[in-house]
Amino acid sequence: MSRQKDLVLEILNGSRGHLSAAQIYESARERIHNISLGTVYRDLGELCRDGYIGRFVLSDGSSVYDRTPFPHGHLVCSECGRIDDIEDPCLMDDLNRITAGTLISAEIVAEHICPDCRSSINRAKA
Amino acid sequence: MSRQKDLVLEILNGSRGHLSAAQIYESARERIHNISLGTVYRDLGELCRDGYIGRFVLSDGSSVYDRTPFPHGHLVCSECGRIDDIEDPCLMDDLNRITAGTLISAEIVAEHICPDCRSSINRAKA
DNA sequence: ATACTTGCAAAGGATTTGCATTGGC
DNA sequence: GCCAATGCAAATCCTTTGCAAGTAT
Repeated sequence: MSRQKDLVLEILNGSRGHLSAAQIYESARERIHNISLGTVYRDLGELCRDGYIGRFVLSDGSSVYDRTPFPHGHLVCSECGRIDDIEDPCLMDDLNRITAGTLISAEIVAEHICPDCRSSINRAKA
Repeated sequence: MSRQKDLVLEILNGSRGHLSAAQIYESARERIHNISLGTVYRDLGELCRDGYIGRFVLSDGSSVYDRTPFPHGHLVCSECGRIDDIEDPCLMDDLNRITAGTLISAEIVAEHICPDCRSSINRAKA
C-alpha cells in the first residue's frame, strides 16, 4: 500500500466517515502537499473494490465514502446535512427476504430530520 | 402544460417507468423531432418538483425517472439490468420508525438477481 | 531492471444554465 | 403584445483515463 493510499484510508478511518472525494483530497493535501485529486479517486476506487471502505451515492449524484465496508443504510438530515449510519438490521433483513437471498448490494439513503435538529425546532416553537 | 412537457409525462406513464433522461429524449424525438435534451431535463425536473413523477439515482450517479411519485424501493438486477419496484411496505415502515416519523424521502436501490435470471442460471447449471 | 503508482492534464458523461427565439393566450 | 417555455450551445460538476515520470523492490 502506497503512502497516498494509506493516507486516504487513514483519513477515512480517522474521521467519522462520510467524506466526499474532494474533502478527502483537501485533508490529504495537508500531509502530502502535491497529492492529486486523480490519485485520491484512484485509491478510493481500489479501497472500495478491495473491501476496505464503502461508498454511496447522494441524491445529487455525487459520492461519499465510508469507513464501514459492509452495506448499511444512511440517514441524511435535511436541516443540517449530517449523515449517520442506520444501525438497525431490519432493513437488510427485509431486503434479503425480498430478494430471496440474492442481495448483492444495497443503497439506502433516507432524508429525515436528525434528533438534534428536531430538538432545535421544538425549542424554537416553545 | 406544454406539448413537450406533456409528452415527457406521457412517455413515462406509457412505459413501465424507470427511464433515463436520454431514453426519454430518444422516445420524445420520434414525436417532436426537434425537441432538445435540455428541455427534457427541464421538464423532468419540474414534473419531479410538482410530484407528478419520481426520480432516483443509480449507483453510477446517473438518474432514472419513474412514473410513481411516492417513495418506494428499487431492485436492480445485476445480470440483466432490469429495474423493478419493491412493493413490500416493510422497508418504508422501518424507515418511518427509525426516523421517528420525520422521514422526508427515501432512496433504496438494491442490487440482486431477478427471478428470471435466477432461473436461467439454475437451468445452465443443470 | 521491472512493475506498480503517481501527478498532471485532458477527456468523459450527465446535468444545468444563459440567452435569443418562439408560441400560446 | 406579453410571459412562459423552447432550442441550442456553452458551461459546470464529478469522475475517469492516458501518459510520462517517479518509486520501491
